Amino acid sequence: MKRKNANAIEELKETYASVSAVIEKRLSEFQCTWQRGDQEELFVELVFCLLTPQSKAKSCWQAVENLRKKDLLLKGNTQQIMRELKGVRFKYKKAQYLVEARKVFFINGRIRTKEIIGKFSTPYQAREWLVQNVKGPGYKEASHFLRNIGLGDELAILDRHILKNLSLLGVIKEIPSSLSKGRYLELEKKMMRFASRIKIPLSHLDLLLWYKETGEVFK
DNA sequence: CAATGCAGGTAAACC
DNA sequence: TGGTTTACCTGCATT
Repeated sequence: MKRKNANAIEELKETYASVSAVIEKRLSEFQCTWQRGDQEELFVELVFCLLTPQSKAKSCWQAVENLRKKDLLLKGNTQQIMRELKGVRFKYKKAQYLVEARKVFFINGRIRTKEIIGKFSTPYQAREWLVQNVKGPGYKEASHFLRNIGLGDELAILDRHILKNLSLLGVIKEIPSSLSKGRYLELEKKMMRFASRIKIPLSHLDLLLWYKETGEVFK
């Protein structure tokens, strides 16, 4: 390992020492979402992840809160939903994804998010199912969703900031121009091995790098 | 005030 | 068949 990377890693560990408690707290909140098992709350997290691509996370969470207040998460058409997606990019498409996603999680007229996600024996299977069966999330957002409901300890969320930092840390040679399934899984393994080597859990590393980028620990 | 940068990518079209 | 390119589309901060 090259020295300039070694320095970057030392700095990262110092930052980790100062925010690990905050990270633990946030991750335990994610765990609670799954354990409490509120069907609608789990769906809310999926909606948030459907909205986030190329958009500001804060705007997306605000949009989710607006939808919840107006009771438009489980009912309402794309036009009604779109009106609540202020500041969310590609809002028409995403409103459609939301309406489509409902159908997938309804059994006999009730949302069964927990049963559907819970029937998989590994988070990898759950992620694969999400990518194949829900229009909207790819591997990145499916991982994001599973992490946010407390099932993402073994999943990497490879967004532009994480990839940039993995490149900076020498974990990957360059930021790929596109992420096929094979490449995503390959880079996920690399991030996992790196996390193991520097003795920071994968899920902690994700939030740590986000803290480094934004100065806070959000979602 | 115009131009530019930037927000946690993905589905579909295209070779 | 699989990799790459394009469409999706907006608002706010900065220069």
